[in-house]
Amino acid sequence: MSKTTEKQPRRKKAEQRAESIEHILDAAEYLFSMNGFYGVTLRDVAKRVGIHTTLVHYYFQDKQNLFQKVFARRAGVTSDRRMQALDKYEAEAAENPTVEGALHAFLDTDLDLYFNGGEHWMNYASFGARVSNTPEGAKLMDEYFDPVVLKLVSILKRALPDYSEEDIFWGYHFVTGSLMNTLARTGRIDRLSNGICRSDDFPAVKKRMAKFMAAGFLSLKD
Amino acid sequence: MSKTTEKQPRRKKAEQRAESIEHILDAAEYLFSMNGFYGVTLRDVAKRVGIHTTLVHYYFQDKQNLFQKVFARRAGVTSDRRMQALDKYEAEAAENPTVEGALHAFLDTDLDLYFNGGEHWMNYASFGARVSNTPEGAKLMDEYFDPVVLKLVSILKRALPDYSEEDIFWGYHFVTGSLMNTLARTGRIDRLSNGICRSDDFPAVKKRMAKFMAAGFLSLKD
DNA sequence: ATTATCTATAGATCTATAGATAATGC
DNA sequence: ATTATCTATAGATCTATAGATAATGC
Repeated sequence: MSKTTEKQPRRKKAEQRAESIEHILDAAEYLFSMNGFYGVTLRDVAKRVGIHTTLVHYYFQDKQNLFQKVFARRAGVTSDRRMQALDKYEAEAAENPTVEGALHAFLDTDLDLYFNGGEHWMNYASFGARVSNTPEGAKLMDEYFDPVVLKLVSILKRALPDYSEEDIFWGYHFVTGSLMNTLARTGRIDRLSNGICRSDDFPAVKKRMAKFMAAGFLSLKD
Repeated sequence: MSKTTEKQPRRKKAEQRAESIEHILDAAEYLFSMNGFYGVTLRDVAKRVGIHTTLVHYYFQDKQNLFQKVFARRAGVTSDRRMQALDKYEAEAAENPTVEGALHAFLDTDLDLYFNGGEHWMNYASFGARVSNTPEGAKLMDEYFDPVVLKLVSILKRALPDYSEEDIFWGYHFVTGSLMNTLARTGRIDRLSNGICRSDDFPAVKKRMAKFMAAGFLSLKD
């Protein structure tokens, strides 16, 4: 019943739809990462895609929803990946989890995802870092990332059985600050170091971060 | 020649001017810290002060200039204070500066300034953290804070003579990320820790941060 | 006489919607 | 017949300026 020889079957509607949606999300992701929610207009987004502004409304209703969808598109992926890495580490470490091991699972997994994921994932990293730095955005972080963070915290507690919860949470606060500063890629460290370090050199960060932070945790012992 | 008995001399013009300017800066500082440059209108600022929008233009010409003035008002103070603290530490430490000593001078001085400086200084802390997280804002950081940061780096180099510059700059990158995450006070750590930690508890951060980061630096030795 | 403050308004966006047209789907 | 895309436009801002009024300064 199906023609096996369809001549240049153009784009099917479903494909077309999916493609437009992805393009809009990509453009919005990039622009929001640079200028924040209020610094981007729907015209900017449409212009970057090369479509009319009204199409953005057609697919995303309003600006707030578009922003939320940009956040949500990749949030699940990074959350799931890190959760799996933590589960795997926990299984391997059995009775003897270490702070550094847990941090490698948590941090390296994420840095790899962005660095190996290409330009879009790098844009998302900046977008997420920018979001996390705002009062409203921090609530989005709660919603999507609490489980994986609390998982990390639970392993850290086992690795540091005599530590107070307060010490562990403040340690996490330091870790996430450094991570967000990395993901933001503002270019400041490049200029400050006169080119010795580059904001987009996630492998250089990966090489140092878990070790650095693990030592920090261990130093908090009274 | 001067009347010594002026009855209720009202506000002199100079005072009035200075007061209006301060009020506008305070309002803008708070609003920008919450919503960023594009998320604040000059009407919002004027409304918060209780004056007409045009007065904001009268004193600050345009929005960009207002933003820049908000940044500049307190940037010099924090930069100078930290520079003095580093100079003092360097003199005391003489031939034997330590990473932890330098970080205490750099970090504790700043945290004290914000925490003891009252609401406005706390607002500035959030404002600055938010600025630092954006590509444009990071350039403002260069302009105002490069000298004090490079001073810190120079002491760290002396404390870690066999370290590469790359290691030291990445270490600084981690430190400043954690500091900015603290200054931002997004409330995330409060919710995550279920109230055990509070975003505005700078003393709790001060108690841990220099020690934590110093241990991190020391761990980077090959 | 000078400076601070307000009124009125121009001109440029911005978000969002209603409704028309063009392309695919059955 | 349904879905994707564009045209036209309403209504609400926003920044910025010109010019009037009110208050201090000499």
